This record gives sequence, C-alpha cells and structure tokens, in this order.
Amino acid sequence: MSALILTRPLMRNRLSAEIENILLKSIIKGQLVVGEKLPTERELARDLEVNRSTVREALGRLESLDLVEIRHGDGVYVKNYQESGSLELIRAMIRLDERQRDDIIEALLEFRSIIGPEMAFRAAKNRTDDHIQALEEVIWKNRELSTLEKDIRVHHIIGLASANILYLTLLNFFNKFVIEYGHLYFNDEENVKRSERFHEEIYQAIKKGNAGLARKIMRDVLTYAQKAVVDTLQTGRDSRR
Amino acid sequence: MSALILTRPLMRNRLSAEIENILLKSIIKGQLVVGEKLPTERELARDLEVNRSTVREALGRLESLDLVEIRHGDGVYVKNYQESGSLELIRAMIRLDERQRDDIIEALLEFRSIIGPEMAFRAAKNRTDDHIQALEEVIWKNRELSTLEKDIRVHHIIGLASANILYLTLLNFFNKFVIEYGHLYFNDEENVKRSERFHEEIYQAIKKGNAGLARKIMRDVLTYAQKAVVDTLQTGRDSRR
DNA sequence: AATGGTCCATTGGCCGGACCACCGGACCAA
DNA sequence: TTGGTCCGGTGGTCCGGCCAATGGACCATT
Repeated sequence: MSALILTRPLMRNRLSAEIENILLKSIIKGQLVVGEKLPTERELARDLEVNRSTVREALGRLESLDLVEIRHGDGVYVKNYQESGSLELIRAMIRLDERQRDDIIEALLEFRSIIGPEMAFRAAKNRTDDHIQALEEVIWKNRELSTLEKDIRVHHIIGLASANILYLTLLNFFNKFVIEYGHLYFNDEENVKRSERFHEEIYQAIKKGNAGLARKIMRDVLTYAQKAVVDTLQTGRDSRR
Repeated sequence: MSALILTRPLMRNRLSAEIENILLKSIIKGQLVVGEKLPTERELARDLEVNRSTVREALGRLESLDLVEIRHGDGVYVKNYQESGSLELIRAMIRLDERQRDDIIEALLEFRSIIGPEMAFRAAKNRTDDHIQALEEVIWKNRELSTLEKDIRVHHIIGLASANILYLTLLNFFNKFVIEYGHLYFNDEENVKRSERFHEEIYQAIKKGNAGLARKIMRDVLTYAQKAVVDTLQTGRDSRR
C-alpha cells in the first residue's frame, strides 16, 4: 500500500461544463439580473468561441437547476434562484465560491441535526429484518471499510428503513458533502471512536424498534458532530485544502 | 371573466425531453440495471430515430439528476438512484408514475411538518425589520393575491429570514408541489380561513421574536394541513384530475 | 508469469452549417 | 379596437465530420 492518496481521479472538465460554470457564477453573483434575457445561443457561441451545440448543453443543464428558463422562439431568461433554485445549486455554490464554504457547511450540519433524528425515529418504527441484517453486515462484517464509508452506509440503510423517500434523497445530498468534507470530522481519532459507538447504539435501538431512543441517539451524535466540525472550521485546524 | 380555467398553457415537449423521460422511466422502473452500460449515443440516436445531438442533450440532463454517469471514451452507465438521486428526481417520479403520487405527497407533507417549525424558529430569531415589512406587504397590502399565492410568499419570507439557505431551498422544492397540488387543500373554504389566520399569527410571533411560539404555530398549521390533505386523498374528494 | 509499451477500434466531446418550429412585433384591414 | 397576415429573430433538431479519451488486444521486456 502506497502512502499516496488521490482524492479525485484528475478529471478534466468538459467545455460545456466550463460555460455552465461561467453563467452560473454570473447568476449567483447577481451580475445577471433576474428576469433579464441572456444573449442568444448564437451570440454566446460566437463570444465564447465555441459551437452552438456546446452552449446549448450548458444552458440545458442550467435549466435543470432551475436557474434559467428557455423559451422556444423567444430567448433564455434568468430566474430568481432564491425562489426556484434546487438543492444541487448549493453544491455548485460551494464549488464556485470558496469563501462561503464554511457558512454552507454549518448550515448543512444544523439542518442535518434536525432531519436525522426524525429519520431514525421513523426507521425504528418501520424497519424490517432485512434492514437489521444489512446493518449487521456493514457494521461488523466489513472490516476493510473505513469508518467514514461505514457511516455513510449506516445512514443510508436507516434512510431506506425510514420508508420516506424524501429522507433518503436528502441523505444522498448530505452524503455527497460527507464524502467531500468528511475528513474535517474523521481526521480526529476521537471522533472516529464516537462514530463507531454510535453505529452500535443506533443498531440496537432500531433493532428493538425503540423509536424514541433511536431519535435521541441520532440527535446526540449529530449535534456532537456539528459542534466538532464547526470548531474545526473556526480554529482552522483543518490540514487539507 | 370566463368560466374556463386552463391549468397549463398546453405546452408541447421537446424531443430531447421525451427521450429523457423514456430513459428516466426505464431507470426508475428497474428495467435498466444499476451499473449497466447504456447503448451508445449513436445507437440510441439510430434506434429512436433522432439526431445524436438530441440524445446528448437528454443524457446530459439525466447526468444532472445523477441518474447516469457519462464517461468520455467509454460509455454511459446507470447509477443507483436510491443512492445518488437528487430531489428533483422526486418530481419526475410523480410525473411519470401517477400511482405513487399520493404516497409521495404524504411523504412530502410529513417531511414539511418536520422542517417548517424549525425554520420558523430560526426565522423568529434572525428576522430583520425588512422581513417584517415584507410580511406586512404580502399579508395585508396585496388584496388581489389568492390565499395560495400569499401562503407561498409568506413561507418564502420566513425561509429568507431563517438565514439558512437549506431551509430556503427546501422550501422552493415544497412550493413547486404546492403550486401543483395546492388545490387539494385550498379548495376547502375552511382551510383557506385557517391559512389566513395562520399568516397573522405567525407574523405576530416572528415580529415579537418569540421563536418558540413561531415554531408551535407553524407546527400546528402544518400538521393540520397534512391531515387535511391526506384525508382528501384517501376519501378521493378531489374533483380535479 | 508479470509488467509495461504500442496500437487500434470504439465512444463521448465538439464543430460548422443547415433547416424547421415558434414567438413577438409591425403592419394592415375590417 | 379587433383580428389577420407577414416577417425577422430565436430556440429545437438535424447532418456529417473530426478530435480526444478509453479499454482491450497484442507484443516486448524483465
């Protein structure tokens, strides 16, 4: 095993992604006013010196994010992202403006502290034997998994058990951040142990169907994690990036 | 004023949107196994009898939804939407499979009952005078607005006041459903009055900065609405659609 | 046998140019 | 004032082509 750790596979961006980022940035920064009509696809293609197809692919993705509205025969209009922006937008905002990264992470953690406990509550009430077995597999049978990976899977199973697709989807969203910024928490050995204890405790509570207890356990660990990460951010102890 | 009410402006779909729906449906229904490689863009274009550009636009949007992964020089692979699917996917699921519409709406309402109160709590603590003034504008100064429209705006202002971009974004998501299915609630005159009373009560609580009260008021109205809509769905009293 | 280099068919990314579908505004006629 | 017609501009789709990245086959070296 080498000591070299590659966080990402050195991905080159697509040209259309570049254009998407340029426009996204302009919209979020307010350089493009809400309701304003964008330059036509042909103009954008000419100014950016790319093909119109490439511009179209970028605009299509922006429309998926509900940032613009494309009207056939008319033009492309900027929408108010504060009113219509989707969750994915938040990831893009972090990507494009590092300065507000910490604020968003804090908002995220606080939010998760609200959602998680209720998800655990539901999971304890609705879990099936399959969920219990899946938890056992992850927590004890997969010794090669890192605690971070285990943590993501444990939460995912709880999300599945909650039997509410919204919890599951929200969790997917959280997990994308955990993957990216989880080191802020799991770099500390003490936090790792805290999580492992959490896995066993929540497993027991859910297995027993003790919904109230499951909620409490989840609330405790999430508020703990929230505090831990916020402290890390504020003291700037993070070594990476 | 005519008695004719048009719910939607008779929009024709883009071809690329058709293709997007076809593939989306196949993925959600499990007809395309996770990890499987899709036909190449050229094959899809030939089989669907459209241009490759059109296929590409559809695939690009599916990638935005985190439903597929496009690998340059390799192919397009199906992702596990239960692990990576975004919130927008839920809207698509309703659109494509009416049978689970009621289940999703119920999940949505339950979820909102968890989120809303905490958002109101934060809003009461962080609100500025501008928010108060904006609430007054909406609640009393705009007499031509329907109660549904007022309701959306009131929630939006509360979301802004909460000073947590996640609450705001989640709210945007909820609102898209309120616009589409709000009639399930606001068709009943009694519910309309309930909402108007709610607007005044939450306004007072937030103005005073009484966070606990704001949370309670929000919780009461959301659980009430949840119950009301679920009842409507189960008794099938909905007249439209 | 294992490793690393080279080549090549396949696949997605991008291109330029063309035509079609649709919208909005100008203009005209009833 | 109303409704019809026309027309320039814009997004939607198509065509054919070339570029860039990938993965696998094959071969040479160790």
